[in-house]
Amino acid sequence: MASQWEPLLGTADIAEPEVREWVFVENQARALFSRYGYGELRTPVIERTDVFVRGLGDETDVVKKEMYTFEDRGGRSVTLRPEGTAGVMRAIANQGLAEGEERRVFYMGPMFRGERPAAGRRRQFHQVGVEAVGRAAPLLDAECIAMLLHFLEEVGIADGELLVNSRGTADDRPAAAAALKEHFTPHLAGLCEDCRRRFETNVWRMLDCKVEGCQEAIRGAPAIMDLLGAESKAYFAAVCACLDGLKVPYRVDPRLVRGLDYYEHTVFEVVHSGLGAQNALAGGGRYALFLPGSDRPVRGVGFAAGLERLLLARASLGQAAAGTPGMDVFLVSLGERALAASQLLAAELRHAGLRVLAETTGRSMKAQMRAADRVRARYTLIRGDNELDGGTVLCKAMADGVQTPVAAGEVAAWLLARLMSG
RNA sequence: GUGGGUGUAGCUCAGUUGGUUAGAGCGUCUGACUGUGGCUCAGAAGGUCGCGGGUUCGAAACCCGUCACUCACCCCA
Repeated sequence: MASQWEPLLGTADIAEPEVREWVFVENQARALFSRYGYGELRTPVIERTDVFVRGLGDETDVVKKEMYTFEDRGGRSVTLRPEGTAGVMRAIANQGLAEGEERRVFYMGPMFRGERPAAGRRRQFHQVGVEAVGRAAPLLDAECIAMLLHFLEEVGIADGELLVNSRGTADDRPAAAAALKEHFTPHLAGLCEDCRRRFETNVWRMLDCKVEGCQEAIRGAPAIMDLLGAESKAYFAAVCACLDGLKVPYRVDPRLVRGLDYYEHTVFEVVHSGLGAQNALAGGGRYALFLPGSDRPVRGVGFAAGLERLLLARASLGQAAAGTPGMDVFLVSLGERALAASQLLAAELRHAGLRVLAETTGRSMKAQMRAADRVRARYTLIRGDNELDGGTVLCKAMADGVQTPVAAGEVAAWLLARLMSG
């Protein structure tokens, strides 16, 4: 339906009953991450632009062509966050982190990227992510990965495939990049336009190209692992050993290259078959991130999972959305007096903890009964002049149609006794 | 940014080679002896056929443009 009230391209309204799926996944995330010692951190969705430019790398696709960047009223360049890590690091740096101190945080919320939307990809999308900042150890990387899989399990996705690889350190990269360039140079003429561009801007990415004609050159390329220094190789081997120790199944994908510059050492991704073309469910890795005005990187390990994609995966597995729960009680009122009196009774019942809907417009009894049925009320309380004069309320159990007159003062207790017992 | 698909009622969609007052299902509302839901039956409301132009005696349908949505590429979550 194309109406002028459609939300902006790539954004969406999330309403009942779908929103229950969101809340479910968010709650699972909160509960699970806290079991691993992570606390929630909420950072602004908007930051100074250089937080991201410096953090993600100015040659990355995200920074070059996908950010929602504009000037605020003071002429400062600001950006809607395209990912969560940079802002989280900024916040942690702002709070101060002692040498050797470890900080574990998780976050969830909207991110913004100005791309063409497709299945599982929106301009405003949502991520839940974690960051363990301040220490570097293979065991920590492995635990982080294991937690991601644990989380996926908790939300009903047990069949994702884990891919891992290493990007080495900043020290390894110049030599490795040179080796890659050397390999690709003779093939350049036969490669796609994008690859020729990547040759200049980001050789690593060429390994990731899906164009048919480029595959042969890519297959012949040296594996990243072979280009890394001894220290990096050892680190990666240790991470793999830890994963083995944790009995986490994984596949080493020598071509896994993630899109942001801040990664070093371990990178990983979980892919899922139920997502269409955008098959990455979650991704992350170890990173060294630079903040504006600082030459010392903040190091950590973390991941982000796409909420929309988690929900797609759940849907593909037939994980049913929890239905909207019905009301406990619907108050049917016949006549002005009853209408007024029922508002008071409704308030009393709600204070008692019940889910209550009361007639407000005085329709026919049939219409009100239909309304009660539509909201799946378990009890309908009927009051007209007869009941008001007698000081009672007619309580009807909708399941079997049995009607019981109850003294007005005892209705709440009467209902509670029945509703609580199930 | 580049390609493909689709825009008809609140929702999901029909609409035959252009031909009278544009339909169905679901939903909503009303009614079927006085104050009783679901099932059934009867009825009602609800549509600038995305928008603009063109062809034609006549356009929801054909042509052009435009906008929107959607899928895919790129890249990523």
